[in-house]
Amino acid sequence: MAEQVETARRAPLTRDRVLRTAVALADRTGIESLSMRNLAQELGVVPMALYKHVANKDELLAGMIDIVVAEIDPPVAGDWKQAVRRRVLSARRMLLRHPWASLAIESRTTATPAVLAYLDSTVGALRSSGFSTDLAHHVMHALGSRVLGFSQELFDASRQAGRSGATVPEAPADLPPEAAARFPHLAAIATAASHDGDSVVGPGCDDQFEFEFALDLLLDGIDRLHRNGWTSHRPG
Amino acid sequence: MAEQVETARRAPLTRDRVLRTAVALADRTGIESLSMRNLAQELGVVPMALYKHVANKDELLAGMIDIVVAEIDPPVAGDWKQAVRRRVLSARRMLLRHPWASLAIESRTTATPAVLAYLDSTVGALRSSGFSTDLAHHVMHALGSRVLGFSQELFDASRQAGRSGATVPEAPADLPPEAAARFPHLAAIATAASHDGDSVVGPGCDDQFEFEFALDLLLDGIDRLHRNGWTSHRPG
DNA sequence: CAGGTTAGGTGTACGCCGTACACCAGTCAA
DNA sequence: TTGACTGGTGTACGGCGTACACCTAACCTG
Repeated sequence: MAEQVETARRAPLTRDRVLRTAVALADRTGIESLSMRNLAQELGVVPMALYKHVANKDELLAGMIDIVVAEIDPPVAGDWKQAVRRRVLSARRMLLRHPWASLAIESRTTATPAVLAYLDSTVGALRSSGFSTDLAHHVMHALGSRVLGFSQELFDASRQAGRSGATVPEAPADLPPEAAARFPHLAAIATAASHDGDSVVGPGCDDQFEFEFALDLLLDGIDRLHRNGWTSHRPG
Repeated sequence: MAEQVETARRAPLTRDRVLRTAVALADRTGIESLSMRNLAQELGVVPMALYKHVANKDELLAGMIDIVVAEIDPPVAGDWKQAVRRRVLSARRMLLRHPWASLAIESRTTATPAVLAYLDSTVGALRSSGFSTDLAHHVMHALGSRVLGFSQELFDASRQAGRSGATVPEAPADLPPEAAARFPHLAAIATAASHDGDSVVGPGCDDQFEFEFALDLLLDGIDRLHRNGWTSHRPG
């Protein structure tokens, strides 16, 4: 009867509940410590029970990706530049909420349906602004990882792969002293205060600023190509 | 005595031999099937023998990364743009030789010394062309993954994570039919021949072209900023 | 040459992992 | 009533990384 109580108490297992619990668990404890056994325990169930709802761990991961990619805001109507910009920034916010997602998406061998849908509607925004399929094609490549909001923060503490959610956003992210000596240019760049003339870049590295800087650099370049009626002209 | 022969036949184990064999094995069979046991067998040795030369698997991976990153051509003197361009393209060639490397580098929580050295000398090339540390900082972020030669080929057959070396470069990389119906924009973009006016983009997707397109887009934008004496001006 | 130290390869074992397979308790249609 | 179907269980297997104790051969020192 104790078993009956337990069984009655817990919500019934569904594919959706499995996936959402997996996302929450990965958010909390990192992707590398997400195991089928772990997830089963979180759900108060025996590991093999999960296999009645997902085929295997790879499909679990695909399902998790679909869930978080679906969190990205739908495209807005109007100016393609604004639309793409908002979209990419929304994707970025999603990735900050789910730090494991970028690596999970990157390491997949095949894109999931939700990822394809996201890419497709982004292309749609370009096309409806008069981009040729040709240019749109190249633009998607050019946006590259950024199209999904990655920022590839190379020496950023917050990138500690899949560490638990709360990161200290103002951490100066300095190099260790001996590395600073060996890599002076990096050290200069990583150093908090910029001593360059009238620069007003504050201490530390503002990820958001970096991200938008890079994004606008790309968008401006793309806009210029678009306005000039750019078309590809390969030697071959 | 048979053992003696065996022992005599095989070269002595060294850290370098372990790392290089690991790189070769990963090149051949993919990173996901590279295990300590596997590698040990390849070296004709018992798994635990490896631990006399590397502390653990993570350090093994770090060592492998250092080896392949060291294959990137050193920076050339002169024009920063040429220097960065050559460097990044050299990095890309390295990554094509070692398909597992991009993911391995990305998934690391801390950069390896060789990666830091690579980044540092790239920054050096910018600084010696008169870039402010401020602008150089942002440029490194903007180059983002591209600074290491990634191209993030989202629906490219060759990205089959860590599959064995020989990829068919001319594979059209089409979407499966039912996906093409659901994602028309993607389908249009992925479709071999571009029907856009005077576009001469041939069949399929030329990765190299895409990569250089994106790279030049960034470089041109950066050059414009540099020539205009750009400096950051954040609201905060 | 004797004896001790040490570097490097070995063997065993532990605790994780994903998951195949047989089982079993309900539920529900015929 | 019965028989199939759905979904949770229990056991077990082979693989993984690696801790730990061991052995052996080379080498230094007296």
